[in-house]
Amino acid sequence: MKVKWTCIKKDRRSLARRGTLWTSHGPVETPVFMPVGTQATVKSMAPFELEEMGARILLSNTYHLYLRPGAQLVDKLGGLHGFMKWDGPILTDSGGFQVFSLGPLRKIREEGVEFRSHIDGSKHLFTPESVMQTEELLGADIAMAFDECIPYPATYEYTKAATERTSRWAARCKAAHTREDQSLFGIVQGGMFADLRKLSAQALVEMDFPGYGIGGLSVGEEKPVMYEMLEYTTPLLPEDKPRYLMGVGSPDCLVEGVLRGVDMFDCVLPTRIGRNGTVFTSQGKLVIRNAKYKEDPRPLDEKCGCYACRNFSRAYIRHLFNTGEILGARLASTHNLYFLLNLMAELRLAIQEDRLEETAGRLLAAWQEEK
RNA sequence: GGAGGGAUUCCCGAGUUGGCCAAAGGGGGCAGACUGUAAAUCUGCUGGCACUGCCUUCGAAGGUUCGAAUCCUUCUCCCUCCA
Repeated sequence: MKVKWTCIKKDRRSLARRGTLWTSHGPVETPVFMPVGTQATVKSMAPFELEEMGARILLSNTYHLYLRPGAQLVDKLGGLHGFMKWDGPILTDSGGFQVFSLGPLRKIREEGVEFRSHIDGSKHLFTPESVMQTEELLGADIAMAFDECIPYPATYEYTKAATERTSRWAARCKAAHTREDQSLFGIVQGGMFADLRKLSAQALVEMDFPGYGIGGLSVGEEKPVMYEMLEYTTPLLPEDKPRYLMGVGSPDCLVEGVLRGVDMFDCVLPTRIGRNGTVFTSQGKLVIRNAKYKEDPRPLDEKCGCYACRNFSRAYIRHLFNTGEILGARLASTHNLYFLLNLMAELRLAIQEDRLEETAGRLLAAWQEEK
């Protein structure tokens, strides 16, 4: 079946909405945060741990899985669900972000994008059609259209050309996509130009996708710019379709995104900074490697109920990082994921109970002065 | 007892035709970054200070020299080989 999003409640004072995303692998309460498992694994986390911490839907990546182990193999071993043993819903990104992040390793043409593998330098051509084929083999519940994540800063001319190309690619993706049990989301681009965002949104809405990604944000622009683009873009999208802000996941951005009508988020931040020794807390960021935690018996966050916080001291986790022990990365990732998942749960409840403003304000307070 | 080699900044370890050496590099330590993952990664700092300069430092003491981690003398300690 195609995914379907139903609204439970709309916030009166903001664009925020509480809803449910129905998928053939179960319902997902929104707004939701999706942990990122680029290579069919959320780095260092086992599926049962993700489930236990409250993760409901995961993201994986077409480009990376295409290179290794190959989509045919994943398909043969039961698709992504069977391969990585995750029974909940999965979303695959198209490789559009790699068009951006792989920079010099790729050439963009109208036909598609020529990549040089970051692994062995071999050449590969990604077209909207080939990406659809790959994503269908991977078999996620939601497949993202092949787009170009535009770098920042970019000129108006470049942004316009790239955005229009992404729209043409979206149409090609839609035409090429055949799998009935998978939903294809289009992706709004437009850089930091309001009129281009509008052009992009209109073009995509016309194609009628079951959901829409908002891409090309959080690529280096100031946060107020991103928020401005966001609150301009979401009202241009259909009320009854889910909106997915791609690649965003710092606690403050999640709150601001929800307030602007975003239903889905994904981000590598919790797992990446976790592996690198930084954790989110109700008081802001905390770099657990720092000397001041050497003898600290407290948990990472005294208000947190995650496995790491229920069982271990800052002193111990710092020790794990300082000795390079893998468990440190695992505990910090566990905590950070739980923290964001819990944050989203709080926001969902707040929308439902009509007190989003207060909750958002409280959650934001810890992060305001951070950046 | 005899012959030889060596002691360098927190650690290991370059540097000994005297100036370009507060002294390579690595480790450790300290701090920072990270937002659809080329990331268990990357960056900066790591003698002191009133810091575009000055002061103290290369086992210890003394000496040569305009100038010494680098040359000379004595001493202390370590290692190897022969007895």
